[in-house]
Amino acid sequence: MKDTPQTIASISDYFDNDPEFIKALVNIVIPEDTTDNSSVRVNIASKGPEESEDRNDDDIVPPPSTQPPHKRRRSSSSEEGDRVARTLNDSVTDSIDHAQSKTPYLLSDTYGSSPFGNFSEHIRRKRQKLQIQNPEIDTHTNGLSPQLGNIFSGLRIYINGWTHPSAQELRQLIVNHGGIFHAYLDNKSLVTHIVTCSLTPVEIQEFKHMKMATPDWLVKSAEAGVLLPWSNFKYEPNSPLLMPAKGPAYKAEQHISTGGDFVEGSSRQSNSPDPNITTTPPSRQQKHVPGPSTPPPPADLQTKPATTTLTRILSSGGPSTLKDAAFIPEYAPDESNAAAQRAMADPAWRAAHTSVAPDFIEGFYRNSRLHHLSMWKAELRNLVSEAQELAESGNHTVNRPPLSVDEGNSAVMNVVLDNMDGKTWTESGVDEDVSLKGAHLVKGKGKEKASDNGERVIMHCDFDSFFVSAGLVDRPHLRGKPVVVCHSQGAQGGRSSTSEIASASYEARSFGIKGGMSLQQARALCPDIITIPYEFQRYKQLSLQFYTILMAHADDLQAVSVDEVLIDVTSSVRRIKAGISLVQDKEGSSAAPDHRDPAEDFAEAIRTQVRSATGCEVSIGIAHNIMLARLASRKAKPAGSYHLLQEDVSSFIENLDIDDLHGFGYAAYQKAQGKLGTTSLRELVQKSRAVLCDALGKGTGETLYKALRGIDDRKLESDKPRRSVSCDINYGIRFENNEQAETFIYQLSEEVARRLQSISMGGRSLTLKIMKRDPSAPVEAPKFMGHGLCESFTKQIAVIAPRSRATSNPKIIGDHAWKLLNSMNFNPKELRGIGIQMQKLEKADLSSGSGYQEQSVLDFKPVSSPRKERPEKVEQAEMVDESTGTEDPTAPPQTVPETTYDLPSFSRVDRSVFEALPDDLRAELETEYRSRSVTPAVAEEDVKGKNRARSTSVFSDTSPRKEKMGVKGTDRLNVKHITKQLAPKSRAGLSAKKNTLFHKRPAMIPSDVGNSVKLKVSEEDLRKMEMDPEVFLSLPPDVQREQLALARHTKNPGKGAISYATQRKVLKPAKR
DNA sequence: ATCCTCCCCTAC
DNA sequence: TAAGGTAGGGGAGGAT
Ligand SMILES: Nc1ccn([C@H]2C[C@H](O)[C@@H](COP(=O)(O)OP(=O)(O)OP(=O)(O)O)O2)c(=O)n1
Ligand SMILES: [Mg+2]
Repeated sequence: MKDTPQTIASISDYFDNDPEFIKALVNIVIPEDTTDNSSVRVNIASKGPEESEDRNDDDIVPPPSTQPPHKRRRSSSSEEGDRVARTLNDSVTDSIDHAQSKTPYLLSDTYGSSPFGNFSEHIRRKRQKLQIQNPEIDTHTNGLSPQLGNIFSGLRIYINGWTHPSAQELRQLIVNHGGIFHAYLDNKSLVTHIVTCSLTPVEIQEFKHMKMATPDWLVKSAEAGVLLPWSNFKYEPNSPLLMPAKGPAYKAEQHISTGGDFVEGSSRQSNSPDPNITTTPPSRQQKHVPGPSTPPPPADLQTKPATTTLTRILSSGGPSTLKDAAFIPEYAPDESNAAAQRAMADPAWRAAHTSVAPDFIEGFYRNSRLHHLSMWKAELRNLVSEAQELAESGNHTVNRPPLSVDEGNSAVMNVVLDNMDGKTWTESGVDEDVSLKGAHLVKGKGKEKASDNGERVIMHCDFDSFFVSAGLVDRPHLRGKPVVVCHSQGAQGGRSSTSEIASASYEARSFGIKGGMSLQQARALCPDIITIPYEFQRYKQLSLQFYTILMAHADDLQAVSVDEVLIDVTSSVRRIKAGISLVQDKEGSSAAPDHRDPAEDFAEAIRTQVRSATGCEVSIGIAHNIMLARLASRKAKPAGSYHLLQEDVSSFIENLDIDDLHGFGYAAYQKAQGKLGTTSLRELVQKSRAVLCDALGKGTGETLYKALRGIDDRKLESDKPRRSVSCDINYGIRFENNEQAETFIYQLSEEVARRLQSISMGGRSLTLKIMKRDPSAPVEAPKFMGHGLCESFTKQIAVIAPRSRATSNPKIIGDHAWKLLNSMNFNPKELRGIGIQMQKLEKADLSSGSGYQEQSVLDFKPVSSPRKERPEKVEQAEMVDESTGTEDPTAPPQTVPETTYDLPSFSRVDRSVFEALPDDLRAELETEYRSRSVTPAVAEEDVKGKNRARSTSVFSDTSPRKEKMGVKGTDRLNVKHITKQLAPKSRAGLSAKKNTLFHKRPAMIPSDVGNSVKLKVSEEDLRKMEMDPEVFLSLPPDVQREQLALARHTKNPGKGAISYATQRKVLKPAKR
């Protein structure tokens, strides 16, 4: 481990190598203090809406130019194609058939420019609707008058943007009447007409020499049974250009959906269903602001530059600007990757590098950035949730008391946490006082606290070009240069590399390079671009340090991603403010001129702290709600902080487009353009709530309506229960026969099972997601080993497990998944993506005894399965179970009696801390441990089963854990309980107090991040905490001063130091 | 009305 | 040569 890139996925590796790493201590600190502070917020799971994530890049506003250019969104470029999706669903029932539904939509994938997101157009219609409608169409049109059929013969039509009859519907119409539907406008010369409801000025320019008509032309012609002159339905740009550019830069892709038929029952598919397809226009780009342009060819300049979309590019000839260059597709969507064709021609290569390879899944996940991102997010959520509960429990419970105050000591107990990845860190909960109040309330979702009185202060903290920044920590000589992170290094791939860029430095962005772009595109923009490899381990490590710092300062915290966090610092800011005024009063220095913004000062202090701990820049957006904080962080980037004040909200929002709002992407942009005629927030504000809801849907319309006015009532969400677990691989899937597909399905099922087991859950419903090469797409996609343009299908089935219980049994999952795939009758050579999702999760049950696993079995006839033997199939009804792998009792199911709580294994508990606990509490725990050991668990540590949890956690976490531990559930540690029980006391015991400031949030301190270190972790962790002073010393003098000043302001030590609990630590390690 | 199912969409 | 994963909000329409 150690550094090498480790896979999150391979836990097994981890264990094999360093089991020890896994552990970490958690320190729960409880400060005492009293005070007021407020509340604590508890959140419970709520369900509220929300969540969210954030968007990425770009910043919106432009700061001045001094900096590097801003980013802009990616433009699209183009490159490839997409997929059509069709879903089939099975309903519950058991076996066999089900209905499937399909949906057709097609998406294009582009991988190139696409940014991170997806692209696709959206036209969504519900599948049912489609089913109904399409059939009607077919029937009427085709059916009734089959002959009609060819009225569109000879026409090659491209559907641009959002249209009223959806693109899928139009596609169906076109196809049914003999026309050719073009998903892409990659070759303008091939398209005879463009059908659209709205065009941006740029598009109007681009298409001005083409025949542009409205959807009515097709609809009316179909109804009439004859091709009406398109000129009677000529598209007239009605509203003037409201919109500037078109869109954001989503990739160029579009989706199309087809609708149509769906198959029912088992699918029919084999014949090709008809797809309908719709496409979306590619292009969008973002606008962005102006930013100053930057040096090189600035990528963008104007606010809304023209959009170049793929279409534009293509249509126009060459790119005239660099920017345009960025949009240039590397290859047409329908082009095939020559290198891939060559590689695939070699049987040996295929056997070693595609989905057929035995270790393909592991290798893929080990190197997939998106997989890591997803896993990290899940782990961070768990971590935050645990820390929060811990803190809260501490608070609540007790109520008060006393104690102390004064100094803060802390430390109390340490619980070991383990981490999956081997890193460890500690968490220290701090708490504070009074919190309680919050406590009682508890209930709810928590955190309502601050809201009561007054406005909240929300900060959105995000690392600047995270992967690049992390990589530059050890490559200082590359700072200031155009650098990107991608798999292809050096001269690999030459100028034709399709390797995707995960993150680009701001210098690289000045060339128009953006995340999601292929390396070859980037090289076209900047031949001297420097590439650096992924360092997943480091990202995780830096993230933990980042989270640890933020946890120490926040009243509440929501994990957004590995490099992004939302924190509520209302009480901290309030304290700072109060502290400052207090000091001033005393000193009479009221004169203090500076009306500094406490929130911004606080943000800068946090930035400084993160910088010193990680060596990377974090930007912070501050506002009174989540949405605005996100917008503010965009303006803050790079390396800055920005407080968006209420009075500036209106003018700030006015200059943005709809897709600048978090949660509003390509589809929303297209709908706004098509239905509302504009994407400008300045114009959308004028729209009534009803109009917005009509165009975007009730909830979304409402959200937008409020967002336009700067309103966002969402609370930070720090713990929501998981509702599904899935594994998807849509890369490198290339089978030659059913046996290979079956083998893969079972391997993927094992992965899903591991993930379920790692969280002690089982699922009662399974959905198989399949991507199949679109008939019009080349066998080898434009992107090397990519899925290319595909049709996608989903089919769901109720899982039949032994006791009709939720299952995490790999065999049962595999049997069901294989059964579903089999029912689709696809040619295995056409498969390009496979995904298995488990829903209706339930805590795994232990069912009785031990071991057992449920075995499953369905009867369908599987093809022979290569893999292990599969159980025979029994009937469906209930299956019997038996142990699965005989050989490896692998994962025993986790089982944890539900009645018990989860506690860390006793061996992981820091003894000294334990001893320090109040007698009563200690006795209680001892009793609990004693009873548990007797019963179920085996000794905690003994077992070793190594289960594997492949992709499980990276961060520590609780869950899975343990592999080492015996499998038993015992070891899972659930910090919560511990906390709850221990915390209260601990506080009393130890405590310190510090201030309280923030209560809750325990801070997690990564202890040696590095890695290795194993056991000692605990000691080291402790040591580390004490070493904080060193950190302080390492800070630049001015920073030291700043921190001291803040600490001083806040108050004196005795009481609380106020806010910077963490800082305090930093500053005064010994605090005392 | 309310909940459930089956998607799409978004984000990192 | 590259590693295009995933979970959850929300909408539409059917079931209850
Ligand atoms: N589609 C995506 C989106 C993100 N990431 C990774 C790389 C990024 O470095 C990291 C964080 O995503 P951000 O959107 O925050 O992007 P950056 O941190 O790189 O840039 P910024 O400065 O705009 O935050 O996640 C990725 O690999 N693929
Ligand atoms: Mg970032």
